[in-house]
Amino acid sequence: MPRSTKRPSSSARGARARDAILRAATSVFARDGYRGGPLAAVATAADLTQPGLLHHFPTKESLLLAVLEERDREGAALLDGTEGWHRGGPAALDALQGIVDRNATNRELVQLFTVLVGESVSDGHPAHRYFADRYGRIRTGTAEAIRRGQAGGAFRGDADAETLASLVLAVMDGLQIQWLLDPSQDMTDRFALFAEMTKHFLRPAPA
Amino acid sequence: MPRSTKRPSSSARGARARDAILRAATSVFARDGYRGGPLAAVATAADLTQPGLLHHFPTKESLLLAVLEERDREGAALLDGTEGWHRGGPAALDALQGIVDRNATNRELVQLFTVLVGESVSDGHPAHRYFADRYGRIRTGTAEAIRRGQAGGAFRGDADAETLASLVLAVMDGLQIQWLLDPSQDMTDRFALFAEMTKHFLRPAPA
DNA sequence: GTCGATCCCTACCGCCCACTCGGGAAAGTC
DNA sequence: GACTTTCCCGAGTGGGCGGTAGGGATCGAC
Repeated sequence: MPRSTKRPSSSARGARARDAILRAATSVFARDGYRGGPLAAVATAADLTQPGLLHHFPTKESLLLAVLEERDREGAALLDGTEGWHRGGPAALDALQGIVDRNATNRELVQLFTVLVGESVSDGHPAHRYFADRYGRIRTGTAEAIRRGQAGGAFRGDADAETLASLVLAVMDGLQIQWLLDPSQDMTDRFALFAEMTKHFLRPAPA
Repeated sequence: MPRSTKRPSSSARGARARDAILRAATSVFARDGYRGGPLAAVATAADLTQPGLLHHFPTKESLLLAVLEERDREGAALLDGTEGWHRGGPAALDALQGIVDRNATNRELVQLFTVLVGESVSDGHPAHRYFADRYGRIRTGTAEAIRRGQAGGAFRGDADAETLASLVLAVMDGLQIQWLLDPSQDMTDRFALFAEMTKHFLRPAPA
């Protein structure tokens, strides 16, 4: 008697299958979105039949959320692993530059989030809540990194950290869109200029 | 003998129907995207049956492109009508601020473009070429407005106008995403701060 | 009033999709 | 080696989709 929602997969084989499914779903959803990406395509890409897939993820929606949480967790760990992020201020901007540089080498991941966030803007979309929460979280985290810079004296204190944080996120998302549509539009250089502008703007007034 | 692709609709009645269809399609595609928005929903919203709609737009794809061109044409005319845009420099940023302010009162239009550009980053999407071209066009136009400011001496000349232009577009798109996901995230204030940052950064060095 | 073009409908087709059912192979447990 | 649990498949179901076929109403031109 499996306790309703306890262990979705215990055996090693099941874990391997789950992993293959998540990788396949990343690829399919990145290409065709959630609505446009058939479950069967995910299944065959994971060397499974479609009912076989549904054994691990009972609905398409549950698969979507699993993919998002998985890929998101990786990204968050990456930022959290840098030292500059915790220091805040200009160093945090450099840490974000590192994320941008890494994203520039991982088109699939970038496309996944861009495609899905586009769909999820509508109210009824299964990932709407998820993305709304995610942006709130990331924005708050970025604002705090900026405030750490202000508290440490590296940034001048009379700027609204929350507003600046949302600008940083906006630039990252917007550059991704342009890059995806035309890969010659380099994200790295452009974010670097924005970071420079921001540091310049936030330079503390000389005493 | 109608010359293949000459006049798709000549009578006043047909023009009125076409117009209703475009408005309905804007609404449906904004809510559910191109892939997720059924033709039948557009048709009923336009007081038509689905084959009735297909009389005016022979395929769903042709309807999509018609919607995009229509809505885009309006927006372009709006910018072109301002005097600051042609003057370039800081005045052009103010003109863009006007666009942002207007967008903040027209959620459906903003959502239409955000949802569709998300879908269209995939290679096979019917609007892929369209959006790639569109961003190229807009980016070039914005870069030229910046260069006019540099030529007039309002902006310092050693900054890369093309890079700055893509930052401006990125901020607009990114802020729209955050605003759509959470309407309390004001686009107007935030773009204003970015415009201020940009003007600050581009202030010509004192002689 | 006639005639041709435009407009739009009812009925239908073939396809794709997420999900279900029932059963059987495999793997872990004792 | 029996028994349970996990894993996965073949076959099917109901619904939704874009697009087609063919005919009837409407309307402008003359």
